[in-house]
Amino acid sequence: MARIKDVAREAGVAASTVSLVMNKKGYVSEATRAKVEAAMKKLNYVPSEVARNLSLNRTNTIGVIMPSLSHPFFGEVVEALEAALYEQNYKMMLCCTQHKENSERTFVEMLRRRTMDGIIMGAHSLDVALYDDLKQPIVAFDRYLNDNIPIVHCDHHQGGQLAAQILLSQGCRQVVEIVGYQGVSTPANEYHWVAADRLRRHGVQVEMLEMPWNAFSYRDFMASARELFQKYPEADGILGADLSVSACLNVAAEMGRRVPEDLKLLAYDGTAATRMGLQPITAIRQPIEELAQLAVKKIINLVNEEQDDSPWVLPPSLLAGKTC
Amino acid sequence: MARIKDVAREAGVAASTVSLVMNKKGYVSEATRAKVEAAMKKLNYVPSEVARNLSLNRTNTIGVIMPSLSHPFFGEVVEALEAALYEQNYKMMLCCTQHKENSERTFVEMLRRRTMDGIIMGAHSLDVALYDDLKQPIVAFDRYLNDNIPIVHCDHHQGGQLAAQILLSQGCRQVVEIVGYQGVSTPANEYHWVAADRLRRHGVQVEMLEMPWNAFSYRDFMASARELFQKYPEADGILGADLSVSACLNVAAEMGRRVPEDLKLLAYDGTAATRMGLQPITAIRQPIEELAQLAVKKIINLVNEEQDDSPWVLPPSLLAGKTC
DNA sequence: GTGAAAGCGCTAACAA
DNA sequence: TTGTTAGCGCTTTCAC
Repeated sequence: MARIKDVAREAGVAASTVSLVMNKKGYVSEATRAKVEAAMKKLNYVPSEVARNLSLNRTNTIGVIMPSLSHPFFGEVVEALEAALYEQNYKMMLCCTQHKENSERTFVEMLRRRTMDGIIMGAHSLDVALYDDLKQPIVAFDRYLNDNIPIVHCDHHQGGQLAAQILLSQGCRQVVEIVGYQGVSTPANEYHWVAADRLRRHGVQVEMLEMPWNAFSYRDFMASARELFQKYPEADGILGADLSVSACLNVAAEMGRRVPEDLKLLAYDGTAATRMGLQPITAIRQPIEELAQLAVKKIINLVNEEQDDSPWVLPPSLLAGKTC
Repeated sequence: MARIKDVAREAGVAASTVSLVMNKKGYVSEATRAKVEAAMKKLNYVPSEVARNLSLNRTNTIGVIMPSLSHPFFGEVVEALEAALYEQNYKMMLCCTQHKENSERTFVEMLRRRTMDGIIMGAHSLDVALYDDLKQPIVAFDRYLNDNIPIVHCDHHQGGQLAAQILLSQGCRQVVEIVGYQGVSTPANEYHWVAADRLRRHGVQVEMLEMPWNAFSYRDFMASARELFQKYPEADGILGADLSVSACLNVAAEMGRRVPEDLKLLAYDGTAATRMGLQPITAIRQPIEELAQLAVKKIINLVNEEQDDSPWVLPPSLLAGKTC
């Protein structure tokens, strides 16, 4: 495999000149440029990225930590992150923590080893202390890690307001909110509190149904949905994450409940999962692509130590459907 | 940031000794080991992976190319690949080609630049010539690239036999198979030909319904399902990829067709998408996790130039459901 | 415009 | 056991 030296020798110039040509830097005469390019072609030269990285102290790689990929929300997020990174000439290194003991720690360790220029952290950390004395750039994706790590996120307060407003305008009187396991707190939970508060102010009865710990399979969502209908048969409105609500839609059909006539279903997130059925689910949509682009922009600015006073928050929107 | 030299000076030894300690290689006396470890701790030393990579000419990184992540099949595959790589102390660099012009070329270029030790290629290549004179290790994931690139895949021949057998045993007389766009060929298509052949031998009428080019949204699947019921109202059996069949199940409900009484639905792949409804879809399941583990084992063996005569093919299995 | 030389931070052969 | 030395392959400063 040809190295820069070989190219230099072949072209009859110094290695540094080859470097200049490759990187289109400084001034190089047309004649030498041509010679160098010919030599590169002849030797089928491909520069070593690793050597370059060592020299520049930069890898152009960003690490992404997410719980899983099989959950549609994270799948869509990671896909969007990869696209945004590619756009900026960055590579993505991926770590999924959900089923892997210690993987988060290992991954952060790689960051310290300068394998990556920075990370975008979107998993619920099992060990927040990991991030405490970390010098490298981090951007959190809808997660609170500590006071020094900035968060890119959707405006969940507004999301909650919007949700309440919709359910109110649909005339709901008893709403059940399906919330994740409350042992871990995530910023996204806020929409639940905001919506509940606003609904209650308007005289709506609000109940919270908590999912068990580590329940992420559709089977679990179905179980919770059944529990919901059993515990709150009078409910006329349901608010929860996409898959929770999708399960409710299925169970409602099973029980002969008419949606949206007698029961309003409102999903939060608005991934493709809300589109996968005869009856698209009305949803508060997190702007996944835009959030991903923002996170990428932020992490790259952090890596480059560039000033960036633009906001870290993006508004949700309403995704039309037939369940509200 | 402390370097190996600093640690060496602090511990009063040579850099090479520090290296030996870090990598647990060769013989180092307990006393010096302790001194070195103390120095590392004191200086908060973290070795540079990049320098190590340059020295070893190895990155312990494998690139993965897939069309997308939002499609459940690929999401599950990539998640499993990442887990298997992690298990072997490898990192995963990801590239999604679906919506990105030229990204495949760029990614392969990174392989040539030795950013990664090898790649697992699971996207349908837009430019097979890219792989022709590539020296680096590649394993294809259910894709044919060229005669030199080995393929990890599910036994689709057996999958087709199994599918036919099930539909026959259910007494189907007119089966429609929903096939992907035929302008690009993928190994997975084989199950369609095999199943069709076997069904026809048994006197079953078989029709092929082709999806349009680049149709991957659920909306597209619904459209094809509607087309199917309109074109072949007499069909009593349907075979196709998970999402195609899921759409058929929805449309069947809409049209009042009884499944499985009057219409048998059989999905191929068996991702979580077949579980997301009241009526789980009977499926021929590709062993995604095992395939991922196999692909990882194969690529690592290739990287290490280790002999490996184990098979590249894994059998499908039957995933029980309520549509057949 | 171009080349010589030092440096990025680590590993490994060989000598001591 | 441990240290010396020479790489790994590129970038960059600074003479010329």
